[in-house]
Formats: sequence, structure tokens, C-alpha cells
Amino acid sequence: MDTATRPGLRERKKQRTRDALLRRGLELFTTRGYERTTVDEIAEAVDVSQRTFFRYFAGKEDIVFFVQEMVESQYVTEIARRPAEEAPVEVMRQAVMSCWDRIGASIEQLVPVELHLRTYQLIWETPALLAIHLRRSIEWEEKIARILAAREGVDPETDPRPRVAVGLFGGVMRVTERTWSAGGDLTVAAMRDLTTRHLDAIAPALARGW
Amino acid sequence: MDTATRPGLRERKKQRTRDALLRRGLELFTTRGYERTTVDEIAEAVDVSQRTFFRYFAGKEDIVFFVQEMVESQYVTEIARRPAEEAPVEVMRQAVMSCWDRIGASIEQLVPVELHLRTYQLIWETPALLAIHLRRSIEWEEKIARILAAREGVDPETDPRPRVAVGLFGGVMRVTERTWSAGGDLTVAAMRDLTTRHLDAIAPALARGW
DNA sequence: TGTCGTTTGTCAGTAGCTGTCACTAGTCTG
DNA sequence: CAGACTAGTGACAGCTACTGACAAACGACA
Repeated sequence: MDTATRPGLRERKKQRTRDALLRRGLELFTTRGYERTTVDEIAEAVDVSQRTFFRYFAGKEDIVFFVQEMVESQYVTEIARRPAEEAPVEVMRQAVMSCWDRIGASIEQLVPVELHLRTYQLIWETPALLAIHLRRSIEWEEKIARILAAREGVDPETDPRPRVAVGLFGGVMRVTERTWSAGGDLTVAAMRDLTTRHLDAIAPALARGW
Repeated sequence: MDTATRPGLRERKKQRTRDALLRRGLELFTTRGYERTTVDEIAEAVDVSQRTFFRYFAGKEDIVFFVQEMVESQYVTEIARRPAEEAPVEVMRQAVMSCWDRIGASIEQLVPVELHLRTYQLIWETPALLAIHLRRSIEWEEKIARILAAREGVDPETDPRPRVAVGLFGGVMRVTERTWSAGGDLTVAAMRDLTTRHLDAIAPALARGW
């Protein structure tokens, strides 16, 4: 067996500890609730000290957003990959759809997809998490706006269109996410369906008479 | 002087304590920074115990969002007041503008307008506050969506247009707020100007070719 | 003036998070 | 392969936001 490419024992041990904290944390959060789960409980469940938990995750919340981070960064990558002839809003739409299609392949090795989908519900029903989630969203939006601006060759500091496009698209996606997580059908199919319906409602919503 | 309509000494004392905590808190936050100001410091500056602080404000953050709450509820009231012939998005636009016009009259007796404007900057440069601010925003959005739905006689649970309209409008307003608070000109006039420019950019941003 | 109810301060305690220090167990070097 | 180095860890102490319990202080009102 090749040991040269494989990380050392120390590294593997670290990886295992992180994964354990992540999975046990998410499991405890989604079953018991975020607020009702203490850091000490997660640490104890994985049999490490509280201090060690904080060496792997800067905060309790980081457990929740670790997988989210992966998915979101993939979304941004996908945006940068879209063909040049696509209109900005269409770029974002296609990227969202494409990400939901790949979701299984991209995270399954870390956590079960079903657990990840339940995380959205956890976020939207936990005020403290929702707040952080929304802040993270607009941080991504800033990055996306810059990418779209570069794509279209405009300056985001003087031309409001990139940020406005991303902001309004994000606003609609937030509504979609909220509706999806509140509804009973927490599946990728349901999310795709809702996304289509909401994005198609943009023009009608802007129209003069309803 | 009429003492019958005037609240008693106890009530006035309470009012004074609350106002003092609010103003001193905002002053300390905007000068020293939010994280670097402790609740104990605010309490001490007003010469009450820490426990008393928490009897007036449920949390440190509530100092920051007390005036915001007033302004935002006035915004929602304004929306409900708009003439029936105005299109939904136009309703929100007019309400925003109208609120910025009245901002002086509505809060000046509580805190100086200038201090309130600086609060937006504080919020947008303090991650913890920004997170809460965004969550509060989407909570208002839900209320506004219901008002607009009722106005137009549609069911928000089946027709996506009310929430989509509010969500995308909110998304654009967030971009506006962010840009404004990051820029050098923290005035009502600058905010009005930016709002107009961003809202006018919605249609161009959605267009196929930039 | 004295009683009653509200407001307040004090004290103790919890949860999230950080700094410090010493110990142990991988890892690297000669 | 032995000894030095270093990263990961646990134990402990401390800070800040926040809460509950109880008693003292104070305004309201007869």
C-alpha cells in the first residue's frame, strides 16, 4: 500500500475527530434542537474535552455551517463556469439548479444528504442560526456580484446592475428556501419545483396589475 | 400645569432610565464599537446595576434595534396606507421614500437623527448585528407580504407573487443599505438618491444583455 | 404616616468562548 | 533507532451575556 500520498497518523486522527464532532453535532442539533444542545454534550458524545471542540470549530454554529460552506462555494464555482452568452440572472438560475442536482455526490461522503436537508429546516426554525445564515448569504452575494460584473465587463462600484441583480435574485431564493423548509416535503425535487415557480413569478410580481 | 394626564414619578423615572440606557448604549457602541462595549459598562455609565439593564432590554442587541423597530413599524404602517391603485412594488417604493422624509420627526425626541444614521453603519460593520438585522428584515418582509396579498386580494400561500415581490424588493433595498452605509455620505439625501438609482436598476438588471 | 406593590440591587449560577500550562504521542533528524 | 521537536490534548481559570431568587428601597395611595 502506498503510504507516501496518504496523510500521516496524526492527520488521520484529526480528520476523524473533526468528522465525529460534525456528524454527532448535526445529529444532536436536528433531534434535540440547537439551543437545547450544549457544546459540552457534543464534546462528551465524541469523548473529547470542550477545549478540543473549540480547537476544531470556532463556535457552536460552525458545526451547522460547515457543510453549507461546501455547497455554497460549489455554487459560486458553478456560476463562474456558466457559458458567456447566458444572461446574468439566467446564470444564477442554472447554477442553483445544477447544484441541487449534484448535492448528493458532493457531500455524501461527509454527511448523509438527508441530514443536510434537515439542517435547512433547523436553520429556519432557529432564530440564532437563521440570522447567521442570512449574513452568510449576503456575504456570498457580494462575491457573486463581483464575478458577474467581471463576466459582463462592468464596474460594480459605479454600475448598480450586478449587485441589484444578485440582491433581487437572492431575495427570491430566500423566499424559496423559507417556503421549502416550512413545507412538509423536504426533498431536492420539491426544492427544484419551488425554485422554478418562484423565479418564474419575478416578472408577474413586478407587473402593474395582479 | 396639568398633572392628571402626566404619568406619575415612578413612570417618569422608568422612562428616564430606559432613555438613558438607550442613548448611552448607542453612544458607546458607535464610538467604542459594539463588541468592545460590555453591558456592565453601559449599566455603570447610567449608574444602574447590570440586572436592571436586562429588565429594560432583553439583550445587548436590543439597544441597537430599539429605534430601528420604531422606524420599521412606521414603514409597515405607511405601506398599509398607500392608495389602492398603486402597484405592489410601487407601494413599497413610495413607503420607503416617505419614511426617510419623516425620519427626523419620528425619532428626534428619543435620539438624535445623526446617531440613528450612524447606527446603520454600526450594524453593517458588526457581523453579529448584521446577522440580527437581516433576520429582522425578513420577519418584516413576511408581514408586508401578507399586507400586499390582502390589498390585491390574493392568497399568499398559493400565489407566490406577494412574497416574491417583497423578497426581491427587500433584496434590492439591502444592497442599497449596504452601499449607503459603506459610502462616506451618511445622510438621508444620499440614501434617497441611492434608493432611486437602485430601484431604477431592477429592470435593466433583469434584461438579457447588459 | 403606614401599608402595599413595584422596582431595584445583590448574589449565585449557566452557557459560550478564550488563554495558559503541562503532558502525551506522532514525527523528524542524526 | 534514540533522542529532540512539535502538534494535539486535557485540566483549569477567567470573561461576558444572560437568568432566577430573594430581600431592600422606593413611589403610590389611603
